[in-house]
Amino acid sequence: MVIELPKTYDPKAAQQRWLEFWEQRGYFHSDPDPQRRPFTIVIPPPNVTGALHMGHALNNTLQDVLIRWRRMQGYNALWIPGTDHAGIATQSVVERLIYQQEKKTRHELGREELVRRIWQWKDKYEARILLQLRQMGASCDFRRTRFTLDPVCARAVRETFFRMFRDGYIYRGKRLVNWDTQLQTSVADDETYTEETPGGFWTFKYPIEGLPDTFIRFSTTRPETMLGDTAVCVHPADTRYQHLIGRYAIIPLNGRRIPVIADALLADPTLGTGCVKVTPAHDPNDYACWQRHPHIGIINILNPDGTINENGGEFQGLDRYAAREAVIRKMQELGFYEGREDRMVPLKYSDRSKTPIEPYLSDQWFVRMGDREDGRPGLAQLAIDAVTSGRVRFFPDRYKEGYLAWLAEKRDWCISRQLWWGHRIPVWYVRGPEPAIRAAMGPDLVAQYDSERQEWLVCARYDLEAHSFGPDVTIRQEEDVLDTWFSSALWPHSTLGWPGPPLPEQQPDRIAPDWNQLRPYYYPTSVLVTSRDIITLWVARMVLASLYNVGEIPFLHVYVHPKVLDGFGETMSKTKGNGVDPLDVIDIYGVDALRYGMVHLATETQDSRMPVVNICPHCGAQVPVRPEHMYMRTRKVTCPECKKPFRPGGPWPADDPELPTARQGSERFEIGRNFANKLWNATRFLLLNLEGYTPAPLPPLTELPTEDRWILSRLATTARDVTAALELYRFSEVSRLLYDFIWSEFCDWYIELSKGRLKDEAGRPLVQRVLVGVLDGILRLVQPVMPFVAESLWQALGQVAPQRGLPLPVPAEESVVVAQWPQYPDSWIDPAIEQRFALLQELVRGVRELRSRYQLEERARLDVFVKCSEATAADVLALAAFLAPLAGINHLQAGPLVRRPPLAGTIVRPHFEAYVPLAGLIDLNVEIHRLEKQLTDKRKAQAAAQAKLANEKFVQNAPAEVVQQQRELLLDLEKQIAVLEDNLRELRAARE
RNA sequence: GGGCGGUUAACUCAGCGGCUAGAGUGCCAUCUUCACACGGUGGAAGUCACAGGUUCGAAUCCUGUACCGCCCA
Repeated sequence: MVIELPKTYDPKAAQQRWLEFWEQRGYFHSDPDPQRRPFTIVIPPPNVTGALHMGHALNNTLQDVLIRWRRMQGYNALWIPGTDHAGIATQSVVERLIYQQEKKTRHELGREELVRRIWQWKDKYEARILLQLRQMGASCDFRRTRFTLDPVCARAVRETFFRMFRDGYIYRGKRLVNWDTQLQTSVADDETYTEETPGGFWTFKYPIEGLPDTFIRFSTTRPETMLGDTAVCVHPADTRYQHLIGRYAIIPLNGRRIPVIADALLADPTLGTGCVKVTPAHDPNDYACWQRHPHIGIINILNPDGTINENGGEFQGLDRYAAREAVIRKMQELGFYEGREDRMVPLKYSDRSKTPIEPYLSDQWFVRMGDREDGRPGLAQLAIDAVTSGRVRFFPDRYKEGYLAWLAEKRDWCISRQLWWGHRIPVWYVRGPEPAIRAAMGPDLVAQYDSERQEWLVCARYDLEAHSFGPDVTIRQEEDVLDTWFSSALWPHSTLGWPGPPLPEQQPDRIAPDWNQLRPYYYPTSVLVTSRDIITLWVARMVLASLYNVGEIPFLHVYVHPKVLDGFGETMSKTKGNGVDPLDVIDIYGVDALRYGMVHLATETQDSRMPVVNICPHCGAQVPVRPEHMYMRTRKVTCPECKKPFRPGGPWPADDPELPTARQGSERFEIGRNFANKLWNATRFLLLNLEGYTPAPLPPLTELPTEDRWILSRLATTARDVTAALELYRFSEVSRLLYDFIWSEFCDWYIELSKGRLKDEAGRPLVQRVLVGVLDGILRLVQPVMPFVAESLWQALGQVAPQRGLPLPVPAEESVVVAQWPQYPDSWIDPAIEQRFALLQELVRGVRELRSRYQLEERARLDVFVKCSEATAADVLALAAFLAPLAGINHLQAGPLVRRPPLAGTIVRPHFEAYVPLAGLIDLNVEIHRLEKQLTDKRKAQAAAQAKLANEKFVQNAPAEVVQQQRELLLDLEKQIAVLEDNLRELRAARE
């Protein structure tokens, strides 16, 4: 049977066809099976904020490569997908949308309604993300999909909080937080950014109590904070202020007396006046100073909305910026104003609302990270030990340094967020008679008395109701929700149903995870694949949460992959308009190309650049993105090809009917597209030549022709190296190994050589078997990276050659997804054969070069004389019939006695010299020039080798084989030089 | 300020103590011959950022400098 494939691979058709095929057969589903070893990955859950971007494409492709590879190796591979509720990010996106559409704030909407709206948003984007994962070919077990806010995860969060509260790991305390006055929430450091902003630098003075006409001068960028000053601070060694330390200054605005203190960490005598005001409640450095000098006190002057509170006296109710002006005016009126200069101030902004952050003192909940004295483990130390002991390993190894350094600080983790979207903190503030509360306490309810506020803090495994404690008791639940990372920290075990038992699933196709059943089999998971910016925020917390909850590490390996940057080394973002959309890439280049591109750029370094092009919507030309196109700065670009205008890609708010918007791509995906097509066409060639294919065992190696032994050696080497690279997470190397073997060896040489053999009746069956067998191995090796093209070709090949394989043919598996990962006998790897074959390649390339150099007609057949050893001659002559078409050879002679014909083109290589008579065709000057250049190169190499060998220390110290290698090189070079000189003499003589 | 990474061909990157330093793209030339123009063949193209050091031998290891990027203060 002969089947003919189309001339070009169509990834879209493949995607449609095989996704369904795979899912129908349930290849991606995993249940515990004691017969097989597990291989487990939990996905870093993408935020439901928006669509997947290039970073996700990279992250998920790499996970899928590992999963598909291990599945083929016979592991029971489980990849758990899911999404993250991403507290503040999602809430602010939805809030902004509601405000745009309905001009309503969340306060107008109310908590319940806002949360309901966000759930709607989540449903939409979660579905979209899962669809995108499917389209990328991610072989997740979608029946085990989780969401960080679903009932299973919520129960895990509740249980963890309860236990930590009960065990004294969670406490409530005050802290200076980054306050977003618009969203009225604290935001984490990584949710802020700093920007140089035009501002002022004002200088004022405070009078000193008891010393008339003595003042202390200081400068500030935030004059309104004078209302909250509780001290003035100088350096202890600053001679200017020695006499003032211990005295009091008076704040003229409100008459408060504040001490002058000495603090070497806060005051810098070389800067400005050397004196600074101290506002502990509104500046992190001042806050730290207050902790060192608690007697100075701390005064909060802000309301949550950024207006001045009752501590601001007459300024109460003013917005912080209005208050700034008012304070300056009053100081001016009172005569304590000294001047102002314009200055660029580094100002912290909230990434969510884009408004300036205020440092703000508020009640927050914390997880205690430090060591304890009651015998219970310190959480940070648990996570440190897991890595230093080698139980959790990082790839590349260097990333553990940052992890350990961060944990070593053992800083308590602030887990409360003033949001409505998230896991509400399960603590109730309870007031009432103590016996009623004590009576309710038990294994599911613990209470602590807060004597300062005279109320009970009650944490329970179940929701409390107003009547839970009987009459006379009032209860109120904490308003705050938990940091998103708190639920993410549990992800590896919450997705598996911890702490059990199974909860009913709402969606019919979903499976309720049963912790008791899954834990012994899948936990700890095999590897976590992530990027370096969340090693501390997420990875470290998963480790400690798992050790605390489960008593075991969550994963054995952490593989950290690079980040994808644009062509200018900047991070991609929709706002900038320098991002490439994975769906566009799939559409333009195909899904295999996207995946290949991702694997290809996953090197060992930290970043990888991807130059972005706009694809002209009219003619498809690629127009590079330039910095001036970014941030919507350029509305219109004229295509250099078709001269029609278009709008460059980016964050355009709406379509423009006049001006179509370009999609964006990158040339870095062309390599994968071309590669998939090459593989497609190689298979296409095979299928056209399999008439009469019969499966049979391979004859013994020694009976095989050189080229067969060569390709088997290369195949075995490639399979071995690809496996080794995957084991070490060297993805880029995997892509390179596959590319080189398939394109440069199988296609360029083996297939070309096979063409002659296929026409030869006697040789045909064997070469068919080898071709099919090698292709079979190639498709297996390629499947993890490019599953769609691999499956397309696997199925096509299956129609013609259902029995195949090396060295013994066996029935092919029904899908390459579940085919066995290839492994070949080590005895196939044969450096001697590879060397012999390299020599033949050299010969062909040499003849081709001459042909090209003299611009000989393609069809012209050349006679070739090869002077070489007997053994080499045997190889050359054995393959002569098949080599001939590759180099366009007519007549070929080889052997030690071959003599150089006159006026020949010369090919000088190690182990042989070859001549092509070119009488009449040869341009003497060209050939002389060519040989002279070669001669120069050879002499240079000769001199280097001579110098090395003349160096006694080299001969003494270098390994024997290196010395020997140099000796052989030198001998060979001398021989080559002699030949070249000889030829040159002849050519020069002929010229004259 | 501390830490991590980068600097190799025009571009994107390999090479991690011993080849006459490689690949893909791009460029030049050539070929629409029966797998593939998303292709074949050949070619040009490099002071391996800079300065020291270790070593018989350095793109590779060490120290320092410069520039770029990220993380933490």
